Amino acid sequence: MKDSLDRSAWVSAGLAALADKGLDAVRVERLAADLNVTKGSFYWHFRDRGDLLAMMVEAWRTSATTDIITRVEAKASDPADRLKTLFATVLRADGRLEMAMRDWAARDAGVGAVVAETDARRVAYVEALFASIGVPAAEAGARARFTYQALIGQFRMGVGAAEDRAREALEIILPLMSRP
Amino acid sequence: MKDSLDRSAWVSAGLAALADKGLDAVRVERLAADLNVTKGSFYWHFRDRGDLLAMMVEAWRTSATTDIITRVEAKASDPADRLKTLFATVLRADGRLEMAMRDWAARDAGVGAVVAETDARRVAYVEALFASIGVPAAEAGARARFTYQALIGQFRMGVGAAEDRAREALEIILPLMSRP
DNA sequence: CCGCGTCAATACGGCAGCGTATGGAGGACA
DNA sequence: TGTCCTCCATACGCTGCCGTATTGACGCGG
Repeated sequence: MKDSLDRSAWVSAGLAALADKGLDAVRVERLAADLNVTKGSFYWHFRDRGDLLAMMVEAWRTSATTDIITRVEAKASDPADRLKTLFATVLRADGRLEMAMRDWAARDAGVGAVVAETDARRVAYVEALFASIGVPAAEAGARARFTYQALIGQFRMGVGAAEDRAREALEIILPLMSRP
Repeated sequence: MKDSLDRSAWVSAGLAALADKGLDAVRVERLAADLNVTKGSFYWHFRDRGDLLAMMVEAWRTSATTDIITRVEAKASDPADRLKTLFATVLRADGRLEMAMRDWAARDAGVGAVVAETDARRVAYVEALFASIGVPAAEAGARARFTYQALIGQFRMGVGAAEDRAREALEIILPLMSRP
């Protein structure tokens, strides 16, 4: 008997499949094969596929709300450095899970609400950073939202090498968005 | 006997299902039901589902490459007005098909190549507009790409009412991105 | 040793969806 | 009328996937 799995192993496997191939690839029997067990194990841990999906959303919510902000805060202390770190981190991240969640959110109102809440927190954080570096109050929100949209949008872009996009965003766009 | 369908009716139905519910919803029997026929008709017109999918990509490529540019060009004549029209048009568009194509592109290299080509043309158009209004050559490309990313990204955003986002982008962001 | 709880394997039946084969309907033309 | 072509309906068999039921394996404690 191998080491036994717990629920979190299944949730991780589900999120990996989601990120890699989309929601349609999150299949009970496929995940079981990925984990080298059979679906008996799955049904011991979960009522049905919907149960797993709900737990996946919750797991994503927990990590997504605080992950990027915590990392940026840990790495830099003044707002300008934090903005730079935020850009650098997002622009070099693998956005597949992020975008798979958004694809899912577009089709499921419950998931949509979770993503909206996450977006609101992140945008508020960016806005506060912009305000801290002297961007006028009348513009900080708009710039934060536009910036956030661009950072999300670049995960689904078919032009430009990722490294080039990161460099130009740091050298050209961030200074532009930061103007007082 | 009802009026007979041709291939394009099937392709349109496929694109509608894709936009509305994602690639997984593009199903032969479901499309047949949507069109009030049975799958016998489908298999007269197409070899298999893959045949339909390929034609859908081609149809999207044809329309996506020229659609937005043609509309903007028809509606406005000077570059500043064209930029404004571009923003206004995209920000008020239903981006579901656009994003469904991107979701698909993320998982299929062939589709990814089509989307990349489309993106390149659109970004080049935006860049040319920026250059025409006096944005420095060293910055026009970066600004065009970032702007394009943000316009794409806003289709998958969970914050802000669409109309508010459009207004603030037109009044605050476009002027900022247009600075010489 | 036995009982219990945790965890997992397997068999089963049902459904969605696919592609193939076959026959039907309608229209145009000789 | 018969033939041909275009288009479509239906039946069929197969596969993937789901959830349920049943049994087995293992570890722990009394």
